[in-house]
Amino acid sequence: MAGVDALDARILDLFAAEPRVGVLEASRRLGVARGTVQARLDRLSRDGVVRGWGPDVDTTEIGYPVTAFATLQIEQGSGHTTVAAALAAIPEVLEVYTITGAEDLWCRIVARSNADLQRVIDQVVIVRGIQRASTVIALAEQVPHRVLPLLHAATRP
Amino acid sequence: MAGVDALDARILDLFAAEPRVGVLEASRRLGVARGTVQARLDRLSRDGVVRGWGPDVDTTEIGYPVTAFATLQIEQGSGHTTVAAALAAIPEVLEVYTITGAEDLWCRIVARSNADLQRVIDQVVIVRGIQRASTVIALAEQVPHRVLPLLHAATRP
DNA sequence: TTTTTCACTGAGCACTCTGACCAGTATTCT
DNA sequence: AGAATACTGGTCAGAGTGCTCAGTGAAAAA
Repeated sequence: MAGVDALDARILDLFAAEPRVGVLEASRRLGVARGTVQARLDRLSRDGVVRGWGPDVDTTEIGYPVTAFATLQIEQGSGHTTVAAALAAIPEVLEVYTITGAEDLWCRIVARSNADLQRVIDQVVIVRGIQRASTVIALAEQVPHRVLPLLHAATRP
Repeated sequence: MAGVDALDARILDLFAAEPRVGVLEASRRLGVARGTVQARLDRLSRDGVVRGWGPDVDTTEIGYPVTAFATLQIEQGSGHTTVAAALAAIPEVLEVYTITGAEDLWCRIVARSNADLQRVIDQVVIVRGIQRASTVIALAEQVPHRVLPLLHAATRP
């Protein structure tokens, strides 16, 4: 596990808020040398703390305003991995985890509409090895996905 | 709702894979003029298709290897928004949605360990208005969060 | 305590990219 | 047919990047 300090957190805050700033401008704003920011960013990427800088695409804006969470039970004997691989082939499936509890898999899916959600769920349940699916629809995003507050909490003094 | 075409998808693919490429290099790789890439990126940001270019921070690497999903029931009369605001104050709560079904809220939480998860859950259930919490632990990330396959599917010809 | 190691600073360098233009052309919409 | 839009390929000055270096301070190892 790699540690992060307050400066790392401030650097990531800044780049999250204004991705276009550039290393030089960032160093000015943070009051440190350019090489420091550069070295920190390199280290954060190398250590895997930062997985990437990909664009955050809003699924609503590309025509998929409906989000739903599905929990799946799979047949004993069917491997989790096999089922998950089949789910990965469905583009509307954005995320899959194996979980504890009565259900085996959890996944996040999106759809063009509630009616379209039925089509997506059909695609999911048709996967070999899936026994039962239970779906709830996300009505409103109360707290959008975020990591930065945690990052500050993780900062060790 | 904004439309995206195949070129938009290819641009975002490229920037997701290699965030450091820059507009000029991207235009070379994609075989289009620089101004085109620039204009597309501007439009995607302006239309809200791309919410940001923030760093994807790996929670495991900053000391929070345990992910869990909690569904909450809240008391009748307690507003969803009030409860969600209180949850937002807990840094380990990464995401909150209101949902259909027997439960009212869904949230993603992380913790330093299974023992630490108890601490986080305690922080959650102590929130005024929460009646009951049900938690499952994510064992393995079968399909990591992704949007790009969907983006290609959303491309209209 | 002394030595070593490491991160940060501030500076300099050649090189490249950016953002902003422009006119000309192709495509689509009205 | 005319208008609006998007793309091309070009220029320009200014700014940022990647890289290197020597010097400083602080913390860890000897």
